[in-house]
Amino acid sequence: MTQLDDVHTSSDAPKLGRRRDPAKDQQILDAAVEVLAETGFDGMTIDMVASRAGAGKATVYRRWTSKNELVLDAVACMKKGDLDSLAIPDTGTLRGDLVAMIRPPSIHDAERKLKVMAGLASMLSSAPELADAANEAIVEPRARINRMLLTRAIERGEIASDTDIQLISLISPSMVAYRSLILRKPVDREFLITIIDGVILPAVGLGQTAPARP
Amino acid sequence: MTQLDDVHTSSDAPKLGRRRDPAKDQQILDAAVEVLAETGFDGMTIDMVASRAGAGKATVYRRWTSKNELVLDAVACMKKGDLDSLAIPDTGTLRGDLVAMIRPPSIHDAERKLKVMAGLASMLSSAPELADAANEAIVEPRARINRMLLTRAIERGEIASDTDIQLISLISPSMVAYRSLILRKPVDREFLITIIDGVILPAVGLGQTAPARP
DNA sequence: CATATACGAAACTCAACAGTTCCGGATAGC
DNA sequence: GCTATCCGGAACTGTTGAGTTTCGTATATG
Repeated sequence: MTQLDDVHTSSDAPKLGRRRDPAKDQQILDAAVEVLAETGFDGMTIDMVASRAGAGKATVYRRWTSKNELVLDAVACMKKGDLDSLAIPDTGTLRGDLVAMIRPPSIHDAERKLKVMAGLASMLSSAPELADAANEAIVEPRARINRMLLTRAIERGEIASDTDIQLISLISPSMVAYRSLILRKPVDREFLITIIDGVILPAVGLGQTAPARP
Repeated sequence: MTQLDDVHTSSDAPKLGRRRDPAKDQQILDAAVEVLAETGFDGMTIDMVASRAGAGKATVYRRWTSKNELVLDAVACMKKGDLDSLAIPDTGTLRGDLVAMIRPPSIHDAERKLKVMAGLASMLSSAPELADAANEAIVEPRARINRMLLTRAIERGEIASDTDIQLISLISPSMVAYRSLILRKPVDREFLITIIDGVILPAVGLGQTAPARP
């Protein structure tokens, strides 16, 4: 947590007038994420964020000590409103689960996160805190779901118990990120299905059995 | 080509004195690539590049009109000194070829290119010229080799002729880039072998036959 | 040796941006 | 209504870096 409590603590406040609007915090963080995705860390200015949030620059600095702290909180805040809210499907087969994870909100969410990641890429090596926050908010949630689906497939005896879950769970994040960030091609349903059937399932030994399309 | 010819063309030159040193061009471009890999596009200053090349800022601007043009040429120049010089192995099997491509100069080259790519990532969406140059110099050479190895494997009947070469050739670049740029873990020989045996070979139908190690 | 040119270094201009301060207006508690 | 506090806006400071100019020096050509 990097937010300011301002100068006063609750103990010494005498009479009190207008209180700080907590909703504004979230508007500013959301605006920061937007700008971060559009322009990257270096292109982002506090004025952009403030005006997009309908706030003044001073209001931003009343709540965060620096641009770095704001970005850190903004990235961490992407963790919420996450895939956690979307229930993870259980269709009975690994392929069914993987395909069921392809949904418009999920895809859109992933694309925006990748844009933010691209905007932070050059800083990751020099700012470990930021790198950790980005990993926790952007990378890890998706990988965790994949690991869960694979573990479940092992438990139901669908795939071998010595499957390299760490490796397999990174196939789709890697190929999606590469296609989006570096090749700058759209990540659509067709591409994701191609990865599932052409790479992931063969890698876990489910390749030869061409599955029926749902 | 974005370099300057300076003001004069060869036709109107009268007497001529000291001539511009062509070797300096390359020193500046090399320095630019170094700084780009270390600090990214936004962190890179012309003074850094100049002093690392043992040159003055004015010398840089005598040869390139702007920072953008310099970076564009520096990225394009990475294409040379490339894998092209390394002969592409032909070991008789796809796995042998893929493993033979894992070599210190190749790995080191790839890591530096990925650092440059990370430093450019935030610009790619807003600077199409730069994105194209980066693709041509960093992404495409590696993918081209993979496509060649796969095509050869089809020709010798080792893998199916309807193999999705485009998709398979992107597996290792994607997973290497993700591991290096986003996870920031080392890309060592062990990891590359794991990708080959755990993902690529299964995807082309060579999974079950555990190959003898050379 | 004379001239034209390139060189590195340093001083310069100019614009953008991080961060601060001040202001008049709004609003919650008393 | 009084007061403490927050608000958005705008003016301000200080720094950084792109791009330019100047200058004393080095070196090819003739």
